[in-house]
Amino acid sequence: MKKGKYYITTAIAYTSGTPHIGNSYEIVLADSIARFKRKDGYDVFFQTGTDEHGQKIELKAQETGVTPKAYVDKVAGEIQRICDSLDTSYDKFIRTTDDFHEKQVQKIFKKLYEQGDIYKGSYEGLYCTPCESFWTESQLVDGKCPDCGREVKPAKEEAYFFKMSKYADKLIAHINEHPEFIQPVSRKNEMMNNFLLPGLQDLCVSRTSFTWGVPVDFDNRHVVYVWLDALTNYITGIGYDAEGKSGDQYKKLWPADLHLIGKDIIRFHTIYWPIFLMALGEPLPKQVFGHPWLLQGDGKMSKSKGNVIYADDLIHFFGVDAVRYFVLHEMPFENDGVITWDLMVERMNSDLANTLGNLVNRTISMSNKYFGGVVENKNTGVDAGAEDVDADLAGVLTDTYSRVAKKMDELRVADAITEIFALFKRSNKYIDETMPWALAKDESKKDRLATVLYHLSNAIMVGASLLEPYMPETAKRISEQMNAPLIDFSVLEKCAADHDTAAASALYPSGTQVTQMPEILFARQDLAEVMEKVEAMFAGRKQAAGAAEDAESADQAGEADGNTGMDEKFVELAPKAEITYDDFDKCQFQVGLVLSCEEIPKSKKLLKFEIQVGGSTRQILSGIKQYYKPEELIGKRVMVLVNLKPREIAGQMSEGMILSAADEDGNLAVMTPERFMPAGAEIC
RNA sequence: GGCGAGAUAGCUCAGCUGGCUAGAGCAUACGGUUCAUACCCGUAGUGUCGAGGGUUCAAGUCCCCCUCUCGCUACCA
Repeated sequence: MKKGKYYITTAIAYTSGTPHIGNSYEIVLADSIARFKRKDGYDVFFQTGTDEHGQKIELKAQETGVTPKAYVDKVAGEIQRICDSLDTSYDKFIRTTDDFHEKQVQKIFKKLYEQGDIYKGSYEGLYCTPCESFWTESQLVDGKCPDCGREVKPAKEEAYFFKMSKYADKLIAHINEHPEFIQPVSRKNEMMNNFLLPGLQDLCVSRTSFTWGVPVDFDNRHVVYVWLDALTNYITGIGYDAEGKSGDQYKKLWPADLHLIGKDIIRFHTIYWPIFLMALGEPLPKQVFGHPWLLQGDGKMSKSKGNVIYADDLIHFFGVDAVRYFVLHEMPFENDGVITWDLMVERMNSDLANTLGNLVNRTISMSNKYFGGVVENKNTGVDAGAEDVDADLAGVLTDTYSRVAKKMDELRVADAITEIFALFKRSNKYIDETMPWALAKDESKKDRLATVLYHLSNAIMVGASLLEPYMPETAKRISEQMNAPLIDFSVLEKCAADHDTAAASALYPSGTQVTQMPEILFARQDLAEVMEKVEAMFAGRKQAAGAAEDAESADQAGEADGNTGMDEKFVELAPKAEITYDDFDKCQFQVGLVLSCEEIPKSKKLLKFEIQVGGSTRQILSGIKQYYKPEELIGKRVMVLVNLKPREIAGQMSEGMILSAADEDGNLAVMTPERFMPAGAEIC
C-alpha cells in the first residue's frame, strides 16, 4: 500500500574540512525520517551530498599543494564515509562538482539571465569589501553598504545580480498562505520582519575573484557564486533540466517534501531558494525545517583545545545505534541540544542498557529457563483468560504506532522515540505485575506463564519494529535474537486504526524458538572509565593540534563552530584595489594609551574608550566587547587611526578607530606595539 | 536600538482556545522484588508556575508594566 512519494534532503556539507558530531547530526535526523517514511509506505528519495566550490576551498587546496579537485575528492570521500558509518540510508550523494550538476547550473544561470532575472550589475564605486558584495546606487543606505553599513568603494570587478525584489510579494503571500512552510514557526517571523518586509536586496550571484566554481558559460570571467550553485543541487540531483527536458524522476519527486537544514541557513532556503524556483517556474518545496544545533556542553569545541567530538569518536565508544539514539533523543524541536560525555553515558545506561537491553535479555532468559526457548501463546482467543494487565499492555501496544506516527508528522523525532520507550517501560512493568518467577513455581500456572512470556516477546517485537528507523542495527539484533522478522508498519497501522488489541497482541509467531544465548545489546558503561579514555584521547589531539601551524589551527577553529558549509560565516577577503603611497600617507596611525574603558550598557558589542594620543585624549568606541573585558584593556597601548572623521554611534561620539585583527570567525585581537612605545608615537 | 521567543519541581521540559487538589522524564530518598546487564516495579516529595498590577465567579493559561535569558537583525569609523 503506497502512500505516494516523499523527497527529503539535507543541506550539502561544505568540503573545507572534516565535520564534527554537531554537523553529522543533521544526516541522522534526516535518515530517521526517511527510514520512517519508507517503512510507513512512502516511496522515499533521500538526498544528501557536498558543496565543493568557492574561494575557501581554492585557498585550502593551494596551502595543501594539491588541485582543488583533488582536495574536494578527498574531503567528500571522508564526508561520505562518515555518513555511511552512521548507517544512513541516503539514495543519492550529490557533489556540486558532478558534471550533470555543473551543466545544469550553467543552463539555469543562462535561463535566468535571458529572461531578465539576472542582470549585470552597475558597479561604479559600489563594492563592499568585507561583505564581498556589489550594490546598486538605489540599494545603498545613507551611501553605505546596506548589509554592513560600511563604506562601499569603487571596484573594477563586474558581477551579476539576481532581482530578488521582483518576487518578494509573491513569496510573502506564499509564506502567509502556507504556515507550515517554515519550521519551526518562530523562524518565520524572523524572515518576515528582518528581510521580507523591509524589502529584499538583489543578490550577487557571480564572482570574478576566484576561479574554483562553475563558470558562467557566456561570460567565463565569472563563476557562479555559492547560492545559485549550492541550492540548485536539490533539483539537479533528481534530473531537473533548465531547458524543459527534466527527467521522469524529477517529475515524480519535485517539489521536495522536506528540506532539512541547520537554523543558520534558513534565510537562504526560505527566501533565495523559493525565489530562484519561482523564477524558474517550478513549484516550491513543501516544507523547510531549520533544526537547532547540537552543542558541546563543556566548553566550545575547538581543534586547538583538542576537544572536538567527532562521530567516529562516539561510535568508537558507544556504537552506532547508541550515537543515533543520543543525538535524536537529546535534540529538542526548537532549542539547541547539548552533548556531553556525561549525558551520553547517562542515556546509554539508563535508556539503552537498563530499560531496553535488560528487558530483552531478561525476557529471553526466562523463555529459555522455563520453556527451553520456545515462546508459545497458550490463549487461543486473544482475551480468553487475559487479565487486566494483559489488556493494559495490549492497549499500549496497539496505540504506540499511531502515537509515533503523529509525532513524526510534526517532525518531533525525539518525542517519537520517547513513545517507543514508553512501550518498553510498560513491558518491564508487566513483568513485575505478572511475576513469572512466581508462576514458574506452580505447575498449574504453566500456561499462564507461557502466555505472559509470549505477550512480552510480542511487545518487544512491536517495539523493535517501531525502533528500526532510528536504530536499525538494534532492531535487527533484537529480531535475530527473537528469531522473528520485524513487523511491517502497515500491520501495526491497521491494528492501531481498528484499535484491534487482539491482532496487535498476536503478531509474534507463536511457537518460535528464541536464541539460547541472549547477547547483551548495550553494555553499561562506567562514567569514570569513559572519561579517563576520553581525556587520554583529547590530550593526544591537543598535542597534535599544538604542533600544527598557527595558520592551520586558526583555520580549523572555524570548522569547529558548527558551520554546515552552505553558509558564509567565514570571511574571504577579496584583494582591494592597489593604492599609492600618497593614499597610504593620508592615514594617520598613532599609538594610543587606554586611560579608561567601559561597557556601553545597551550595546552588545561596543566598548567606550578614553584614549591618550600625544598630549590630548579622545573618546573612541569599538566593537570588541565580546572579546575583551574593559579592565584588561586599561593601560594597554593600541593602534589608533586618528584622523578618521568622527562619527556618532549608539548616541556617543567616536573620534577615531582602534585597529584589531580579525580571524575567519570574526574573533578580534587588538594590535599593540611589540615593545614599549609612548602614547602618540607615529605608526608608519 | 528593532522584531520575535521564553522565564513552571535539583536538572531537562509538557501544560491547546482560562475551570476541579499543577504534570512527565532524569537525579534524590524510602519500600518491594529477584527472571535479568546490582536490573526492574512502587511510593514520596519539595514547586510563592520570574516580580508587580489588572480583567474574571475562576489565570502558569488573557491584558499592562518590570527584571532576566535566548534567537534573528542593526550597531563594530
